[in-house]
Amino acid sequence: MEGRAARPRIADVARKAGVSKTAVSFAFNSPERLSAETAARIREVAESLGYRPNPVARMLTQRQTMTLGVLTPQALAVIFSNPFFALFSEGVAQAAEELGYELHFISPLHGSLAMAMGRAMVDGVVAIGLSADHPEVGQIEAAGLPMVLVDSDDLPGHSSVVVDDETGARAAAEHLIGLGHRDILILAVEGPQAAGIQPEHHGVSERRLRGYQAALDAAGIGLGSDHVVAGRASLAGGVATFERALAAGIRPTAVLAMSDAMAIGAVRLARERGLRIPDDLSVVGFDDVDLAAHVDPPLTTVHQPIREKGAVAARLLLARISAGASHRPERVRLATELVVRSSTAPANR
Amino acid sequence: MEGRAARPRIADVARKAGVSKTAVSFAFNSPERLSAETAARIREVAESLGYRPNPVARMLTQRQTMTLGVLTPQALAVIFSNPFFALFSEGVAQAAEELGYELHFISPLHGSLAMAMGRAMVDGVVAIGLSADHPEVGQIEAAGLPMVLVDSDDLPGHSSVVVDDETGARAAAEHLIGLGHRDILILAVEGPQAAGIQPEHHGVSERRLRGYQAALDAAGIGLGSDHVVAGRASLAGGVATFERALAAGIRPTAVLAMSDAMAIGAVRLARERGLRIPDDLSVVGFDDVDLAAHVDPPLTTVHQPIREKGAVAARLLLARISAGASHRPERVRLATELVVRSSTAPANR
DNA sequence: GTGAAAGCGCTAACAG
DNA sequence: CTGTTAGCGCTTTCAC
Repeated sequence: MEGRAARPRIADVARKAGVSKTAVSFAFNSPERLSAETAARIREVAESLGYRPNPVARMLTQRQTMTLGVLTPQALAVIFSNPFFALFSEGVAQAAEELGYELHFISPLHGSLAMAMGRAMVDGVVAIGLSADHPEVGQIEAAGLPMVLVDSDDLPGHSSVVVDDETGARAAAEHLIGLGHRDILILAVEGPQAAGIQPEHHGVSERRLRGYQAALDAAGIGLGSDHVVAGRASLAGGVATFERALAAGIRPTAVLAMSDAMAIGAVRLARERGLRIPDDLSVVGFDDVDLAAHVDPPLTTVHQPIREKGAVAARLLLARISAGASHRPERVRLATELVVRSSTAPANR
Repeated sequence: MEGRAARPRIADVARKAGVSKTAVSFAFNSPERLSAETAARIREVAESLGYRPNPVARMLTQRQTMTLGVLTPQALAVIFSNPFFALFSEGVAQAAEELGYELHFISPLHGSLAMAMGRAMVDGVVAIGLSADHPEVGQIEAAGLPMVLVDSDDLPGHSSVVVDDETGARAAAEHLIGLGHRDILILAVEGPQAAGIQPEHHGVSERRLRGYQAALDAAGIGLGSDHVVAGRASLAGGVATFERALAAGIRPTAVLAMSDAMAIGAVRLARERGLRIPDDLSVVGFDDVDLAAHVDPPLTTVHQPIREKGAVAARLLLARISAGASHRPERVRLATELVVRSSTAPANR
């Protein structure tokens, strides 16, 4: 509730320095409007009092917070443990820093994203993992807060950045098909309603699935509905999901996972079951998280420029913030690319 | 600098609903003071206008921001790419979330931590990686902001949390000595002046070095000054630093690294040079980051409860914030523990 | 149950 | 170059 030692206010400094509040304000914000010595004296007094302008009061009058919001349906703690988010945030942070903006993560507070959003003191928001029809998106829009959507469908009036999921997924499937695989299992990511760890992959999942399908169709390979299983986009999720498929009697020669974490989980489980990777089972991931190159065996995966995605989103938002409502929304689409490493090999049956 | 569509203010809602501003405020904050129907109507009008109480104005009157600051001398982008920080932040986030607090990262703005600190709207600060005599620490103290120091020396009047670095380091060295190693190279972390990637390890480095030394001394093993080389606490830093030692003609049978990242770098370089791990060279890390267990070979390292460190720091801060100045500072010391995996083996010479 | 009025601490015209 | 004077948008006693 309370507790802070009474902080000196601008009036205290003014009194002790024998000047007006304005003078003190100038000493901090426009020193050139004061004589050098007056300014210096004021700052000294301020320092001796331990005065620092109250940032909240200051932004109230300036009407800008100099901070960007990163909106996600994830718990805060997840953001740091999930490599995808960490990388994305790194990109956002980098762009924000360049322009002197700070970052504020907006995630569900007491379970409510709307509540967190209401509290957030930000000049704009980068929303990731929210579909365009998510209620919070409407809330932000109604409030007139600048926003850019990442990995969502387009929303008129707002910039967005997406990645070419479909093409990447298609390349992954084609790679496997080219290696002679015909019995392929797809490890999909759960939609948001299932409280998956990465609900942002909702629309993303569909796009990736479409890519896989396209390649399979083109090769005349049918995909039984039991060959698409969904689970959490985590290592544990990969283990559990693959296990479910195995338990159902599926014995694919290759796995197409929608996230690297799931792919790594599948590799782990496969080995526990005595399968050799890639000899007995080929595995392809998605995202190309840092770890992907360092696991054993190095993972074949679809690279998406996660960090850049964050940076681009932040720049778009910053542009919108400083240009005002006149800013024309842009839709940026970033490319994906298949990276072939050592977790895939020709089918052996 | 402007751009937001004019946001509706409380007065607009009041006018349209035909009530006073107070009523609108009550509708949001103390609905029980209004008739149910009035409250409902007001909220409806508010919603139709897209009104959301200005959070800045609100905290100005309430004099609390409900957000915690995490102060570090690192660039924001580093926080997400550095597993140590990510883990620490995860801990802080978890504790903050429990009490409905948000997190705000305070890192150098335009190169100035002091400036960033001045802008920050927070109720208190968790400072990590700042020595107690760091200027910003004085600034925070003077401003009367609650603060808890992590990995620093004690500062009267403030809670702190540290880890038992010395004991952990000593255990690591003893492990190696027990395996018959007598020619040990220490990969230290650079102090802050050297702009290392983890300046927070400054005092930490000294403590760890003391631990290593103690074990060596006890075993009667001398440590040439050329057997302690410092570098950045990153994989690349590990490679570079170990390379320097090798170039200087050092040929240890074991390496004691002050961070897992450095240890992994050393492993990588050693292999490139044709050394087998652990047969030809034993390597011990420090921190026990998630990755440590998953690299090849799994890394023997000193575990420190990083996540818990963050959580404890946040709880201490939260306690201080709500108890006020009467709160008695606590010093928490967390244990470290040697985790033996597969990167160490008996010396073969 | 509802409203008037006084701030919260600071900034920024506008005079002098 | 310095001071006076209004607010910024909201909360919150204190009357009605």
